[in-house]
Amino acid sequence: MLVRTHTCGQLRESDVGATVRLNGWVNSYRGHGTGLVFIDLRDRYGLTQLVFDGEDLPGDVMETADHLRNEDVVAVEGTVRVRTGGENPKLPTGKIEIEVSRLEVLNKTANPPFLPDDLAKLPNEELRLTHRYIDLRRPKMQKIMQARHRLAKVTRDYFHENGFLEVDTPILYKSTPEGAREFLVPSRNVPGGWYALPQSPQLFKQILMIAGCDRYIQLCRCFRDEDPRADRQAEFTQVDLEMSFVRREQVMEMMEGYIRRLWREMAGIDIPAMSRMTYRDAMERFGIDRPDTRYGLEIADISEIASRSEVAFFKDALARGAERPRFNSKRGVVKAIRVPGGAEKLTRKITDGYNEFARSFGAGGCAVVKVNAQGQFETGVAKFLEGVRGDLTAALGLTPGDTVLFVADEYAVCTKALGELRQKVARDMGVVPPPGAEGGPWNFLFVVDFPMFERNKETGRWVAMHHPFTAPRDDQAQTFVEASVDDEVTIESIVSAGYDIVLNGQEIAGGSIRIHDPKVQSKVFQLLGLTPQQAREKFSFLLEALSFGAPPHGGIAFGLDRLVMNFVGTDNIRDVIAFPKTQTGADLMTRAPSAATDEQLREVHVRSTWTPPAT
RNA sequence: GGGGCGGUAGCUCAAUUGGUUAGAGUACCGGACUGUCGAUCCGGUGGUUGCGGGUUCGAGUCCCGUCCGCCUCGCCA
Repeated sequence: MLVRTHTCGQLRESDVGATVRLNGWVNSYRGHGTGLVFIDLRDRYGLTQLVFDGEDLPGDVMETADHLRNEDVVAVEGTVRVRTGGENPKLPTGKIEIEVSRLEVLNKTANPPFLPDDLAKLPNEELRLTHRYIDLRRPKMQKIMQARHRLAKVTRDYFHENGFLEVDTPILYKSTPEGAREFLVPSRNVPGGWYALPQSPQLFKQILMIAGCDRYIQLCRCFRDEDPRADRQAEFTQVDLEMSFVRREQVMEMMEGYIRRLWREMAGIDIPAMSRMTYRDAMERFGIDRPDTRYGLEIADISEIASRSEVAFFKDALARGAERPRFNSKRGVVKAIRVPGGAEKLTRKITDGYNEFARSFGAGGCAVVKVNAQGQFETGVAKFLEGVRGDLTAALGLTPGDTVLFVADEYAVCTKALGELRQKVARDMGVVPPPGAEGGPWNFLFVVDFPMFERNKETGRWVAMHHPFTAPRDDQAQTFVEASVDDEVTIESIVSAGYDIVLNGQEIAGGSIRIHDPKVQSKVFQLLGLTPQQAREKFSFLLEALSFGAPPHGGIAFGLDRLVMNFVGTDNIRDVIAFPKTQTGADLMTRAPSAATDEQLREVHVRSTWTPPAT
């Protein structure tokens, strides 16, 4: 084989006269029969034009060249020369071409199901995934893989420079079925025993701290057997890290440094100092724990004013859970969003849609009022608000042409519905800036002071909002330890030492200071409804480790895939994963998952209960 | 588990209210062509309309079921 001396993106005018060899894929054929043939040869690095000239080459070579087709793999030898037919300004190699003297066809392709062409309309994703090796040849996909590589490298560089140690943790791991559904792996050596794939290396990294590792980093694969979304895969990658002898300030500083470094090196952007917001503030103003602060449209609590209106369903909502404390999830509230200029842009059809949209989140609906040129309310519930029009106008800062959206319901439902609605309205109003990669703002935010616990909607039991190893905030620890497990109001008020990093309304990282006191850890388990026996059965290794000299520690994990998505400007997580899975967890290329043989199952002591459906 | 959208030539799409032999571009094959650069021109092959039922004189089109993909609610400590 004619082994390459250069890549297809390398040669320039300065190389003119050199004899070179190139290897690559035929990207396009432009032929004039056996007289003259042009080929653009492609590899990961670029395109170079090859010329086959019938006056210099033997007939059989010209014959072969004339039959080259897209995606054939070839090797050529030839001389670099200035293009005699004019340069191609679209290509970095556009001033030169290779006058081919020898041609070797390394692999003649079958007719490909599609071409790796970024200019053409993409075939449907099913086909791209089935023939992923062709899709990945596309320059765009090559760029994405390169970006992902660079991001991993910058990450390792930064944490290396800051004294972090990269340590691998097990993939075959103990099942601790509290959070996400786990993937299970049967043991052959221990009949009836099962491993689980880790949802995250959480406990291992804490134990590494107890082991004196001090600073740990890992780019690790995590597995959660839950239904995927556009930005979620069952198998994904985290930038996982942990630090000893820190309070949350130190972790947050280290993270801000990392983010700054990433954006500098990946996008050439210096990001401003990251702001902070409490969880309560985020929920009150934005209705979500990961607020998109690139636009306003903030949510206002108008419960007091609503109580003086004539709107029946406002009053009904407010009557619910009225005896409960403020911010309690079951207490009725009325909240509103002022949409400046909405009267014109948000048509009746659109606002009717909002009503449906609010319902889909469990709310009774969404009331809509428009402010006319005289400052009067129109449509829907307008006449029932007449008595409080002045107060509402003042409280919300209403001006003519505004639309106001109201939701009345229990706190949790109302907040959720308006939080989601706010984002939908922002898109409809066109106030969401373009993705940051194209010049829009990068709004980073630390969200802090999350509640430690919340009630599970179905079981009514306490569950950890972050995870059961999250410590209470320093000033809350004493209250927490002393609180009775039945003291609902106190338990609900305990704030954790957790922190999320939010970018343009997207959670890109989450972490916390961990519990390093076995007594506090036991208390959390107790509150979560684990008996001491159950806690020991599941987490004895952790409780034991915590009792043998555990340093205060904390950490965080970033979703690596989502970070990459931001830099390459895609909203499809499958684009940034070389071999992703479909919504049913299938790998369309390898056809996984597939059946196991009876022999395989016997060996791991498993019998399947599944039977094929009757046809 | 629920809701929505989609599946027609290798690919991207079209096909009127249910009505003739399901079309176009592209890819592929053959031919012409000595400076193209998304080459051009001429000709040709290519179809179980995802699959299975049903309604009808007649189904790509309507109905039922099912499979696959995407979006989404639930879920994701």
